[in-house]
Amino acid sequence: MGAGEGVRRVLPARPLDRDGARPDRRPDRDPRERGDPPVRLHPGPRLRRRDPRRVHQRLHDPAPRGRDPDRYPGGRRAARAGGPGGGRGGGDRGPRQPRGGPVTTVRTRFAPAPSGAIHVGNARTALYSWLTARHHGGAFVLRIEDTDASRVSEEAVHLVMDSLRWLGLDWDEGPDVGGPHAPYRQSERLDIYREHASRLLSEGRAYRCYCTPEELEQRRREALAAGRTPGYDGRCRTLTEAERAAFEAEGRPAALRFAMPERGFVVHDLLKGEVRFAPGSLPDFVIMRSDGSPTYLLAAGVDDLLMGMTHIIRGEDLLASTPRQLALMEALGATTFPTYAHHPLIVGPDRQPLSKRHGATSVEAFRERGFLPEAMVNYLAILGWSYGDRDLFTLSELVELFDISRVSRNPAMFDVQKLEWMNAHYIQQLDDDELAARCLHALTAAGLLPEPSLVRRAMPLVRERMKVLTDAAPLLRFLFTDDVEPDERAATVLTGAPEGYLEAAAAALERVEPWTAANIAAALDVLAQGAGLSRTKGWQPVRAAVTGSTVSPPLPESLELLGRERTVARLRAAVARAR
RNA sequence: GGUCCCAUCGUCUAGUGGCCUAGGACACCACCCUCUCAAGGUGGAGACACGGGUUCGAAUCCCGUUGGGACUACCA
Repeated sequence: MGAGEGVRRVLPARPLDRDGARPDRRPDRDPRERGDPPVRLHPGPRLRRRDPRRVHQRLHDPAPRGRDPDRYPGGRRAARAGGPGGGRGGGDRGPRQPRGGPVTTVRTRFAPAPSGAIHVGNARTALYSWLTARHHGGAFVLRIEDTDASRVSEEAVHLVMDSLRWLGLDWDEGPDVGGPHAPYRQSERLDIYREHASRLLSEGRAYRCYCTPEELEQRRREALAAGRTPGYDGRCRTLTEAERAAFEAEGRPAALRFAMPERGFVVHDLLKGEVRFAPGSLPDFVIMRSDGSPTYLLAAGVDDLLMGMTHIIRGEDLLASTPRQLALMEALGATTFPTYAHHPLIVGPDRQPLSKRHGATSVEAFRERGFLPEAMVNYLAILGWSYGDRDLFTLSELVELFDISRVSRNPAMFDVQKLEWMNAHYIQQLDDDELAARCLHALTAAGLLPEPSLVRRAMPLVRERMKVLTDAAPLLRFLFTDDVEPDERAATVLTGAPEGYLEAAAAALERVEPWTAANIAAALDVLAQGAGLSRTKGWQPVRAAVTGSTVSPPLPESLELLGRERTVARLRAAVARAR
């Protein structure tokens, strides 16, 4: 495993040189063909279990690849056997810097582009970042990536913050709370990006590109049609003074393009291991649009650097852009780089990455459907991360146990059924007061006028019948409205009841004293027996008449809550309706 | 097309060369319990994509095939 020791180092340092330029399909793939020491191509399990606190490696340092015998005392089995405290993967003897550098506290960020409500995939990314920060006692920052003004809205920013807060993910620095690197909204940092961009320009690390989007698109299509690689060909990189002057005279708007170094890059990813990018596979990219606004690549790169992020946890759709950011940071003078972890995306039932097409996938939508934040967080954590055979974790347990390097490398399918099961589990954990409080909104949203004390008393009847909070509404509807017109099934039950049965029921219940579930049950039994009916057959007509449904919480308890008067009234109303 | 990532029950996963006759959870099926619906209990069915190699031994390491996915924007 010697050569693999460098996996956590994020340096784009190691040039792939001529090897990487080989035209064959797997440049640089077979270490045996080269003079180099063998390179671990697939991260061994141990490699993925590093203590993420050891960050910020220097760029071109050959790196001491020595072993760290103390890193994983006993390996994971031993760590696990040690219980919660021992589950941290071993490296708990404090942050260590390879060369005695300053101790770096972990800093992670969540950087959404607020183009709408945050969806569960992003929420999971936020959770992983947050957990990584909290696990290591570091800082979590919220940064708003709104450099594309056309796509963001103020409302969306608040929606994002609301969802995060609801999930219980707080941030130490952000647009609302400020912090040492404020502002945290990229639209308010435009000067910073401009400044860095012009520095890159003056240092020759970036150049003006006069190609118009139309021309670019045209060439792209041609390249594709001809079977060539469609990336930018770098033509404006080598413009002569005369050509440049001509374009300027023409009044062509110029974008700023970053000049990628002519070499390969290797991204050391906590989940993927060493990911190599050969020279030539990384075209020059735009960092400033012709309108003077920064692109994501510039803004994110500059901010991650300036804000001192140590760990960048994000979806693997961004993996391919990482070498660009590394190159950019390097050009900006960075000597230390963040550690990256690119996790797989969440997919929908069709195996396609989860998106709006899959219906309501926003955190807000799940909240509205009556999911508990406890369940949401637990499920999201489990979706792609595991800790032995356990799958129930509270947020604080997650903080204790979470390890980003143990996140799965497979895309996970979002399984609402499991989420529902988990939600039901957390509903069971709540006491009646708490459950009632949380149900109120769902009841109101269903058009009912819930009376809080009655809701509270009804909780024991419905809690184990609910998967989501909104399940309470149909179950408890009969308590909060007198409009209990029987549905189709209930109507069938009512017409099937013996002649005079409901009148008898009304009369019998009227005499129950005191009005308790036990007494009600006894009366109902007498009633059914008198008519020669089983409990099942005998109670259903009463249920249908009183609740308007064939499904309800336990009948006697339901009637107790409803009260004698309303119960009897509904039975008589049903009789009247039948005539 | 090019670059990159990925591959264990239907789903999420455990697995780190012998503890594997592959474990758990959700879902599913059957039975029990039962006033409806649930919940609960008991039991059951269900997977290492394929082909080579390395090894005494492979789910595990290597190569390939196949199949998914990402990126390839003056979007993030």
